[in-house]
Amino acid sequence: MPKAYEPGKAEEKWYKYWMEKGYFTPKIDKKKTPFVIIMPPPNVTGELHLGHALESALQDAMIRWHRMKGEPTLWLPGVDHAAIAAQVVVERQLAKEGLDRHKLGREKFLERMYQWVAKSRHTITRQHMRLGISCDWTRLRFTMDEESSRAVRITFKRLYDKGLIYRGERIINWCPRCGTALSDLEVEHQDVNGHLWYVRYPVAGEKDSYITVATTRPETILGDTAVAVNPEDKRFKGMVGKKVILPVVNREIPIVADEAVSKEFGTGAVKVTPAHDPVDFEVAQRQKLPLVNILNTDVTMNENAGPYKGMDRYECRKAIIADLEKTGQLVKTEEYSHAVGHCERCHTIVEPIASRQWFVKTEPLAKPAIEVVKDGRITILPERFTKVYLNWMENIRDWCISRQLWWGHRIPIWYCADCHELTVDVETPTACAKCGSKKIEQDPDTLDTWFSSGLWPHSTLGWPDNTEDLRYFYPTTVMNPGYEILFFWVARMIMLGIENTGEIPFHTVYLHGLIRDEKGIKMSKTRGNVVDPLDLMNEYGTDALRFALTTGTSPGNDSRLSVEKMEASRNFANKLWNAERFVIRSLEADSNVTNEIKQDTLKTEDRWILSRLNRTIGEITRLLNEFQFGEAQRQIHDFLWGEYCDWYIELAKIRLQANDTSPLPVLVHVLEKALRLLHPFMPFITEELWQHLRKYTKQPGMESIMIAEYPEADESLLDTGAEKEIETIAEIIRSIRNVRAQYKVESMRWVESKIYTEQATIFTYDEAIQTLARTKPVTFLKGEPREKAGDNTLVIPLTQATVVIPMASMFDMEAERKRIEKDLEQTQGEASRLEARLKDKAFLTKAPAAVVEKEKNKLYTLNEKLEKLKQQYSKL
RNA sequence: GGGCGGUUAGCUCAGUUGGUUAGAGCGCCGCGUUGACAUCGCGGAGGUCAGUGGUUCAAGUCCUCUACCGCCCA
Repeated sequence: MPKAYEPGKAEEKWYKYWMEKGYFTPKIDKKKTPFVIIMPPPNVTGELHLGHALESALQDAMIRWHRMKGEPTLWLPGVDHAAIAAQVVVERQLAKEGLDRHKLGREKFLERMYQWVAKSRHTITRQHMRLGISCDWTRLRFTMDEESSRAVRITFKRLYDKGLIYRGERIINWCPRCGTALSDLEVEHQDVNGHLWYVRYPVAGEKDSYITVATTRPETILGDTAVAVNPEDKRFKGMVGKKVILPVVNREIPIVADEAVSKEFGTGAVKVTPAHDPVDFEVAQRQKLPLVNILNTDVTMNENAGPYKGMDRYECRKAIIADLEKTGQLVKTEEYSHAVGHCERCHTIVEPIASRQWFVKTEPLAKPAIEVVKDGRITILPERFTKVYLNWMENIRDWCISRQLWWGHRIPIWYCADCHELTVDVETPTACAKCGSKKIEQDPDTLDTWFSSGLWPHSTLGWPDNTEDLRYFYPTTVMNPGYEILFFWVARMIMLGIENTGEIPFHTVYLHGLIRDEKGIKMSKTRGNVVDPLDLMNEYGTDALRFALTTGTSPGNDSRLSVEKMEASRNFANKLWNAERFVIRSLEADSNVTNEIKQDTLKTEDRWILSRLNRTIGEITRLLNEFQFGEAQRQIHDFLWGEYCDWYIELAKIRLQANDTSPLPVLVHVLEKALRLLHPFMPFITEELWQHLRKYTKQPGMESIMIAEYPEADESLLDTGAEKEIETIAEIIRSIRNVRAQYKVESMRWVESKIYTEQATIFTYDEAIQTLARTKPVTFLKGEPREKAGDNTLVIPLTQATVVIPMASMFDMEAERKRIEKDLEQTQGEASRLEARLKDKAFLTKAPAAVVEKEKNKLYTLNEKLEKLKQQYSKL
């Protein structure tokens, strides 16, 4: 074996081997309950990022663990068509060619999309494979493949027929850059420093009578259809019912009273722009006010904007302010910070616009989705997210599902040019369902991507067909997305899963956090702080990356990734490698070793490590069952490094050097089991080491660690007595090492020690204590020490023993005394010279301040050293 | 405005039914290279667990209030 672990080769070799063996594809066994995870499908546009790596590491750990437990285990991978993101990519390509989608036409454009997708959808799959993940690639699905599309259309029709999908004029969020409507969830609110403009509207027919309103978007004055005040507001008593004249366009609009108006905001009177504000829209509904839309879809002003027609929204804002100033209607301007909606994808400021769109009526779907979480049929982990989920669900708003995009599932609705009725169908109709006219045309819009992802757990398993997969693997076991898509995705999967199948889509939602950079900042391309997982895998190894991402973190919390963490994980892999190198080298002394252990020949340290191993296995099992993977890995790490390597191997060496091969079966047994314990988290190195080990031991059985049995704790091997004994020995050794370091004993020097203890079994460890603490001669005595501290003797009380060390054995007392005397003399001399200089007025006045300061510090250090030397001297 | 989370060693974080002396990695200091590993070993320093009040035999852990930081929703 080479001196250090080389990840690259092992990774390629074993992944190929696993794939060839078909381990990733489960065998359906009706007698067993399967373990199923549907992978959150990465975007087809995507390159693998650390979020995928984290998610994959967690899911693969769960999957490998359950597979090793002998359960039929399905992990189904997929790719999402990512409507806006993907369309943007291809549109950019077109732009380079001087084209756009409209010039190309829908059909040709979609051809280009599919061409691009055919290439790019494999990128992320290949990258995913580098992570060593054991998902069933034979079941790989795409949200735009035929089966998924059929599921989408059937779902749409069913919801439509039930009256849960409707078309309506509502305020939607319009992204002018993407040219589409967005759902509320796709809008990010950010605080923006803007202004609050106070504008005076003259009351119609009354001279010198005004009402002043405050607005952050003065251009929307053009779309005002009323001024509203709170009905309780005494300041405006008598105003309600009157009319005001809208500035600039000189339209008469009423003053109305509505409870939605806050008395505190601005002047207490607000302008009502129902076509461009969600709250105003509702006011208008209640007050029966008309809607005036002032914007084109490219957010330039339309014909309703009168003289401003054709201007961009912000140009218009400037122009209006200037005009209001001229007419004296701008009363004042205040600095004002307020939340403004931005497109989640492109960060352009979205514009609320009243528009006709398709919506899903969510309340009836939310009801059962609330129930299943409340009654515990679905568990959300970490638990705190349950409240977040319920809070959102209980206040859910209708879901705008139509998008003015071409890439996506086209809405399966056809409009008849003759009877103006519409036809909704799963299969593409050739004639109007109502009048039979052939003059029908499909709705140009597509569906929100999340509409198809919402069906993912059942559509991937074959729904709407009653397939064997659907019967056996549904409901699935665990869903493991990031918490940021709890509403976007998880909530919708629960609603649509129950709606379509009558069953929950999964039993447990296990949410993970975000991977941030080493400063704790969210990674993003624009910030340029993105770390490419492929680079990390190349540099440190895949196992190291997986281990670094998931160890010592707690569920649902964000974590940071740093070079230091990567190094620590790589070092752990290398440590294991070398531990096995030692074990295998030792095996060469005895060619007949198995990992079978014979209880009756075991020494205490053997029983100790076996006890610790089984205690660890028990702990790990508990932690895995509670989804505490971070803590589980930490414990395996600590066991292997801190107990197996640091103590058991060191103790075993003593026997091996005396040609006693009895520790070999234990060395092998513990290592082999620990490798299996670790395998779900570091699949490659554990396979590599496990296969190596197999060659040297005579054990029959499995051909790969990934299908070997996951260790179960053997309580009969727990041995409190052995644990206590080895703990005492370790304590003795540590105390002597401690003293040696404290007194700077030369490393090769043997010190003498006496060990007082009531535990007679400790006496048999003279060899170990001698070697590991470098102490000789060592005498074991019963009872309490006769020596007292001082007397040139150190007395170290421990919990189960007392260690006594004569100072004289630690160094040559006479030589040490002389050495210190000489040092004292030199140091004293130097200090005196310095003191003299620092009293010299010439020096103090003429030398640069920095030099004086330096000399002062030097003297301080010297005095400290003197103090220490004197103390040491007095002890001798 | 409503809700959630965080505040533990110099740094990054664990600490899940409250239970000895609060842990890890990294960093720092000292020593160490003759057969597992310098991607290492041995030892060490470093903490009023944000503050406040309470419950308890016992609080980093449970409850109250406060401060600061972050996130989500409106």
